Amino acid sequence: MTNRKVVSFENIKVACKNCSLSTLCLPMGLSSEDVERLDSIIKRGRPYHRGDHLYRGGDKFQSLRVITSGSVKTYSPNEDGGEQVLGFHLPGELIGLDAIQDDHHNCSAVALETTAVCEVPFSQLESLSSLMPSLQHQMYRLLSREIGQETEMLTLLGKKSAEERLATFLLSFSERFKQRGFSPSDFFLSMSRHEIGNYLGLAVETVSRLFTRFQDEGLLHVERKHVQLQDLPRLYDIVQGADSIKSTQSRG
Amino acid sequence: MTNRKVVSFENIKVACKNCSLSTLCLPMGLSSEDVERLDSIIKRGRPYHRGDHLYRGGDKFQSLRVITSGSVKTYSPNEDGGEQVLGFHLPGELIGLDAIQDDHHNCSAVALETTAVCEVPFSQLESLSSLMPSLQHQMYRLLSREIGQETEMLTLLGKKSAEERLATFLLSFSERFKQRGFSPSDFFLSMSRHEIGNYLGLAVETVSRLFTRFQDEGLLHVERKHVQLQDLPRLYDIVQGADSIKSTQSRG
DNA sequence: AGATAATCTTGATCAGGATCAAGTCATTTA
DNA sequence: TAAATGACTTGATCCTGATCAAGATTATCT
Repeated sequence: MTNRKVVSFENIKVACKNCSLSTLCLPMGLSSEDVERLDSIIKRGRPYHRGDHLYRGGDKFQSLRVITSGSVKTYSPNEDGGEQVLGFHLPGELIGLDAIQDDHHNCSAVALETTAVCEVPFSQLESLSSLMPSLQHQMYRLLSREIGQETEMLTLLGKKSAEERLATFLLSFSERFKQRGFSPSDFFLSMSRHEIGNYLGLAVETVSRLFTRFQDEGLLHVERKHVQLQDLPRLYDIVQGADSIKSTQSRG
Repeated sequence: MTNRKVVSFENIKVACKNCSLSTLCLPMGLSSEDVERLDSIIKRGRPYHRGDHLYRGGDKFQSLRVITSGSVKTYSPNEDGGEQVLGFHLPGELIGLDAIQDDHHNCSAVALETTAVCEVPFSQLESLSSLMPSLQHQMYRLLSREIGQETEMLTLLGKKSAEERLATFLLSFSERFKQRGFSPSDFFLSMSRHEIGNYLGLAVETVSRLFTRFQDEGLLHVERKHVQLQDLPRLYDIVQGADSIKSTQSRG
């Protein structure tokens, strides 16, 4: 070890270079010196508890946030008092990108369970990205990826049946858990049925009925928030708009 | 003529500094020197005709494009041969941002009428933005704004009634035409009813019926693609989820 | 111009999923 | 441990908007 850097901050537990999430997060593709420069602007606060807000719509935008553990729901309050759930975010994911445009948050973010985040002061990140082309490039990519993800969601909400929506939702978590080294077929969902429904543009009752139906059909086992996917291929078929459950196994 | 090379005047008639769209477009907020540097990398090709593709899903991503006249539809082909319309784009709007993430286009863009665009080679733009913090900032803002716009669309598709969707659609055009110095209440829509329906997650027939109903209710006059909005305040009421048409004027 | 093909409108019927209503199960609190 | 509260499930009914079908209008082509 040539570099013996003494760090004086008291609450730093994790540095980017040691963080298992670096391949999903901002440092992706950065050289190790660059990672250190990035690391130097990142703040790590104490964890949020279930229900705590990371920020609320209208707050001044200061920092992007990367979830490091736990999970977060983002939502925007709509006119009539209700809310639209915009996304569920897992470790390694960046939130707050939508706030860059006008320097304040347009939506709110709330912890769904005990959650830790890295805060990245945006003005510093911006300055740094001017000096580091690879960081700038990574920022462009991340912003663009966010657009692409929302585009997929538009297709989901515009065209897909309830069944396709829930299957897509479940497989999205399956893939994201897998990326993070967890089981792609056995996991806990940290959000309520109500929140799932809101996110997918469905009523709670529909979500509940679909879980039951998927279970009856042997696609999965579900008990409260614990989901075990038992037939990934058929779930993928459903996502692709293949025949509905009924016809898939008609007269076996 | 000092210049012996004969240049098609399509190619040279606009420079950023003279372009009326600069307040909507990339140069927004740039100093005049910076605008010139930006201008130097921008290519202006000959116009596209109705139905011509600017790019298709799968194409290698080279350039962002700014519409300078006409209009463009972006869409992504989905599994079953159909398409999902992602947006309609007017002069001053930037398309292709979703392609940055993995260097190729995920969706297609087609001219809805005779359309001119500026092409902005992305790798050059990226280099330039490293040298020009104000350009970098503008890029972040534009990307972020795109995310915010898609977020609004998610809310539209997730929660709104057919009536609210069409009213929102019409007012979006109203506002965008107004921004561009055109009438906010008298304009031509360049896309078909089918495309409107696809974009809004509605069947063609529903769109057609809504136009008829809106007209019957005195909200607008419509004849084919020519729309005249006659009661903007009530359209805004509808967007906000206020009472539907029927109850708004019950027992007038 | 006349023929043909799209596009759009209108009407009739259908169905997916919302809403309403009730009951069950889990978790928290006292 | 019981009561209270909130989350989830299940059933019955309703309604919005899809689909099917036909006709009208407009655009395209030779």
